[in-house]
Formats: sequence, C-alpha cells, structure tokens
Amino acid sequence: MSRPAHSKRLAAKLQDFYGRMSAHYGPTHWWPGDTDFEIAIGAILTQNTAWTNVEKAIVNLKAARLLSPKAMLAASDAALETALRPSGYFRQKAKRVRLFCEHLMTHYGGSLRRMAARPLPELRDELLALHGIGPETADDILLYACGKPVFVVDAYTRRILSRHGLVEPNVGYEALRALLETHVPSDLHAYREYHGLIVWTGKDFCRTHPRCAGCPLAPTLRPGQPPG
DNA sequence: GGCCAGGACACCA
DNA sequence: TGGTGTCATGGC
Repeated sequence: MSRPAHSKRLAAKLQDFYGRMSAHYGPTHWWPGDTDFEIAIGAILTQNTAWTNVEKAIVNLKAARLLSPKAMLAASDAALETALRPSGYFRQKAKRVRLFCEHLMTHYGGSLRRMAARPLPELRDELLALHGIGPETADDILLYACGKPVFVVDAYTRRILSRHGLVEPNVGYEALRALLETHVPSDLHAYREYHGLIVWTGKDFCRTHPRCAGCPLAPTLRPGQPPG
C-alpha cells in the first residue's frame, strides 16, 4: 500500500477506535481534579502507579492543606512524604513535586495559568528539563493542566495500538506521539477525551493479561492476532 | 504471597 | 543506544 493510502487508512482506523470507545463509555471528562495544579501533581503521582493509590495521596494532601505550590514548598519532608505515601515511591515523588513547585514559583509566581501562556514547544522542553518529569508526565501536564493539544502516549496506548497491529510493541514514545498527532486532527477536547478513553479501555480490558470479551475494540483485532 | 499498576532515571556494556 | 535495576504502596 502506498504511503498516502496507508496514512489515510491509519487515520480512519484511529477515528474508528475513538468512535467505538466513545460509544461504549460516553464522555470521560478526563482528567479528574479541582484545579490545574491538582491535575499537574496527579500527573507526577501517577507515574507507574494505580490511579486509586494516587487518589488517596491527593485526599491526604487536601486534608493537610498542602495542595498549593507555596504550601508544598513550606512543608517538611516528613509531612509531604507522609501525605504521598499511598501513591508509592513517596520519597522520589516528594522530591519531584517539590522541584515542580520550585520551578512554578520561581518562574511564574506559582501560577499554572501563567506557565500555560508560554508557547507549546518551549514549554514542553522546559518541563522535560525538570528532573522527574519525563515525556508522558510532561504531556499529561501540557494537555490537561495547560490546555495544549498534545497527544499523551502511555502504556495503554502502546499496548492497544500494538495489539491491533498498528505499531510495533517497542515503538518509541516520540515516534508514537508523532504518529498519533499526524493522524488524529489536532483538537484539545478530542485529545483529552481520546486519552481518557484509552485509559478507561486499558484499565478494563487491556492489562498485562488482556480480557478482550466486551472490549469495544475487540472486533477490530486481526484474526489470529495474539492478544498480548 | 505474588503479580501488577498510566514512569523516570542511573548505570553499564 | 539498549538493557537492567531501583524506587514503594495497595488491590486482587
């Protein structure tokens, strides 16, 4: 198949996936959070961690009145680590959220809205330069806390697309992001929902041991395609 | 009791 | 440049 034809087919496939997941779940309103700052902190806390554990840590932060850049920077290591404990890797994550807060305070007076005013490419590089913020965390923050149209790639994205034969299982982060941003029309709301739908579908059907029965994407699995 | 979860980073060959 | 170990809690 020629490149343009292949590209067109891929775009149609990705649109079909979106339609199927959307029909199955309806609007996800992903990402949950009362403020942009809470969303950004959640993005750091969810690194390699089940979201239910992140929720517990966020509840702790709210109860301890630590869910603001100033409060996090003023808190003791012990207080911050205690609040973050349920999310796992709590010592690492305490350092990471603090570094993020320091950056936010130093350059934007603690305002995510001011940070979000920066152009996308520069802001992405800026976030990636922070220790503890890798590509997925940066893109979560950009898409859900800063309102930038970037396609977030996560383990579920890679798993789902590779199981459906669209990419290799070991495709790199940037390659997969470029592929998706090329073939899914750039739109903030659509990118937010698409990622949310992938997370929900992934959690329900596409874990390490996949459970394809009832999955909205199951009918598009190739015959003989190994499920995982 | 073992496996797994929406990553990121250091270290090594 | 790619593979491996480390970080840690909670649910099933």
